[in-house]
Amino acid sequence: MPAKLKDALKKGETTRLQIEDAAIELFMENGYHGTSMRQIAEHAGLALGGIYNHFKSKDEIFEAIIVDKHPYKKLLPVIVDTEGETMDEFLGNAARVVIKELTSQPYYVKLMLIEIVEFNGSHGAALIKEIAPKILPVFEKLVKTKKNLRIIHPVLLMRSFIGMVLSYIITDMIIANSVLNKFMPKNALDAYVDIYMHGVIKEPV
Amino acid sequence: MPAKLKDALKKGETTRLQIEDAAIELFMENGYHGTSMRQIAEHAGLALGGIYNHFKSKDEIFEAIIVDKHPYKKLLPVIVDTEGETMDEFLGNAARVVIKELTSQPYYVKLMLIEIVEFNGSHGAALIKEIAPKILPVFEKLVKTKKNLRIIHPVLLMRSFIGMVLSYIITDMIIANSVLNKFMPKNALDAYVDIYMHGVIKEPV
DNA sequence: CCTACCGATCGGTAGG
DNA sequence: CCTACCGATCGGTAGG
Repeated sequence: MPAKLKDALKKGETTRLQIEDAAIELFMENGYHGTSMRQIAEHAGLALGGIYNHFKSKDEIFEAIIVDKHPYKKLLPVIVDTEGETMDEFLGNAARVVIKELTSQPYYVKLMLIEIVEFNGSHGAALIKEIAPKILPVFEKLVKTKKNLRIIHPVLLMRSFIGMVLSYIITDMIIANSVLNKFMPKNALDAYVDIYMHGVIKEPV
Repeated sequence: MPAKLKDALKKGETTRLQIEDAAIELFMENGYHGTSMRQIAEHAGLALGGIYNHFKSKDEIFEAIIVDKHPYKKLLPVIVDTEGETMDEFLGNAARVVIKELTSQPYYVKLMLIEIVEFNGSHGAALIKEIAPKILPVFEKLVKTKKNLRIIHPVLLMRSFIGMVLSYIITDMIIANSVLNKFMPKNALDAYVDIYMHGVIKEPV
């Protein structure tokens, strides 16, 4: 492959990623319908027409982001590598790692909420079909190897785990700029995980 | 007051509510920016210009809905009246009642998500300031009168309760139209509440 | 990849 | 409460 063509491909990829990143930033701020193609073009540093060399439509940008930027690729290895001698330690550490990651990079949770709010979850079904088979085994393994679990239904265990993470992040979004923030204890994350752990794990007797 | 004027006021109120209901339905389907004033007018059964006799702007419709339709007025009395001899029974029943109500009438949860997605929570702070003082006492009373609570921080207890309800409803929205729905046990609600209860309440010894 | 343009639709208003 | 209209902006495209 001649160097010229190679560079052109590279540049095309770079521009495509710049468009995606600009779109993420704007979608997070104003939602999907609240963001215009002209805004995306401006933030990505090119003219409106230039976007259409990389994406057929606005909707295609959103779909590409949903697929390309899904956090499970980043999170799954981290969860598997989570340390912890006992079951309690492992699950607790995994929960804290996931929450910290998604709190510091909340774009994907917001994109998921945009999906629900503005697309009625129309992309969601296909996404779950692709991702669930990769996450579910983690919880199936948990159920099999750990003896002190109160919840032994893998799908339910997965749902409750994801739900707990979402509930922390979403209530955090709601509270962040309100008076309640002052009254929230500093160790809210630990307390939150603690509630979940006691809910899922049998008390040592 | 003459009957004529009285009827006019009544009619004005009716139209206003028709506009609000039409807007809720459309906001739920397409979000705020995805809904046009013309769509709202059509669904409410009047001309575009007619809306502006009742609301100054599109934004004012959304604000009015957020305030007028808030479910805490409906939910708070129900929670207070919830039966249950033991602490466990009371909290469990309250959770089930709230979840069932919000699942059958999910418009407010969706409006809340629209708030987060499309307004960055700009109306949220004022709303919390108004509502928190009315909900928080319920949890403060719980902490004071019940001895077997593991979580004795009222704000945290409230956050975890609301978070648990939200997490059930949002994961339900996500799963509803996917393959996962088939693998979800029928008693998911009870199991969900059970996890929370064991997380919050001390085991009887 | 940009310039210049398309028809459609947007939120909102004047006047009656 | 409706009709008719405003300027602005929308997603997208043709042509180079």
